[in-house]
Amino acid sequence: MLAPACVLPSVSATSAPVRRIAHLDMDAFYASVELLRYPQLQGLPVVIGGARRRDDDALLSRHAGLPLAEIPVAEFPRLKDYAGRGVITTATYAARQFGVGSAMGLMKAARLCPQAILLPVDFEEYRKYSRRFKAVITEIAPVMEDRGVDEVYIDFTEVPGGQRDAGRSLARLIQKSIFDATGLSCSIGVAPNKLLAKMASEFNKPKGISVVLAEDLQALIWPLPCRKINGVGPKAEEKLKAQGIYTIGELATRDPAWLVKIFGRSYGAWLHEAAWGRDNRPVVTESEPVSISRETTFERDLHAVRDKAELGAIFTRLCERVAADLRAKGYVGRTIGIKLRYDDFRSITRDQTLEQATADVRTIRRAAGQCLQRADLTRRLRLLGVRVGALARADGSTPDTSRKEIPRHDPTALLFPDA
DNA sequence: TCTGGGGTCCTTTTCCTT
DNA sequence: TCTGAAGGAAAAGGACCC
Repeated sequence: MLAPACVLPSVSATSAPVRRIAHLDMDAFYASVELLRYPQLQGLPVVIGGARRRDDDALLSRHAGLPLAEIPVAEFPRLKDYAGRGVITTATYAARQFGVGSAMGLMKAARLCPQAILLPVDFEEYRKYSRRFKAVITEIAPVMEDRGVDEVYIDFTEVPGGQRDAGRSLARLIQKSIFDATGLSCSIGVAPNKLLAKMASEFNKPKGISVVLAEDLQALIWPLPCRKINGVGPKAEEKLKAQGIYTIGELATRDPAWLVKIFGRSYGAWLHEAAWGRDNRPVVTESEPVSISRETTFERDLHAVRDKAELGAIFTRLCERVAADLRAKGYVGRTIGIKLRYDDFRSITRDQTLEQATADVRTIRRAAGQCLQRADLTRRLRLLGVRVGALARADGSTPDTSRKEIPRHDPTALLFPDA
């Protein structure tokens, strides 16, 4: 039963709608996509990662013709049989119980859980699902910011129904639509800005919907550790701890001038704003890449002189891949650079800016080769990378920044057919 | 015992020009 | 010719994120 508008003067036609920003995070994205393909692995410890690629997966060739869902569990490769470099990209909950998790070396993981099934990373497949769930979202709420393969921000503010139940209704609709279209679940946080929405989306995983209002700052945000702020990493966390600051609430009580002194003008001021839940960044629907790069870690450490031929072939291959990426995406770049990682894990970069932007393999290879000559090549190398920056559109065009059309009908009405 | 691959953004250093 | 300040661009490194 709706109250007449005349007794609700604050909701007049002239008052701006409350800013409602959603952060959507797919639940265990890579693992969930793999389980759609291999449902027989449900509940088993599965680890995704390693250097192997899908196309040389012996498992698939051996079972060519057999539906993937019918490949016997016993046939899947195990962590204990893996030899070589690499890290875990993600692990299922069943695998995490053994103490293995993202970013752990595979050799260490094999000791903790030798029987875990090891699947290679299949970015092509994840990107396919990524495009699908994002298409579902923009059908409903067009102002969406891409934040990588499994995450987006969505501006609910102007979407009809976006204000209903503080955004919960629209969040529920999006969740259901994504599940219906892909079989995948996600978590959504709705808040007055991106900073708080990102934190809110983690409150209720998986399949969660959380709303954080401006007045919830003290109760819901301040008790959290500073590390929960998107932008506070391990280094900043350590530095904060060293100052006796553990929670966001403790951070909020510190004098901004003091924070600036300790953390620098930009980062110190930002930390203070973040602790008070303030963030006015818009949801950005279009963006241009700044650089395109390719890098690879070798099977074994290589020496510039003793492994010259092998290194040269890898180097050329990297340049070719970067050039192909540039062409495929329609960009040229002026700044050519290389990245080296030595056997002691130290990394260095060298770069050089050309007169003319290019996407030509030979030009890239020549400039990158000159960069290489400026680096110390007496140590053994574990990684080599090639990068092209200062990008411009190859055809000289400027990006389309036209505003997204907001639908006029209320999509949440689907959830409330009687409303 | 190890520690991937793509990115962005910021700070500091270096180099060049005036 | 040397010295120094100032400012900008390019180069290098590092933190952070997914």
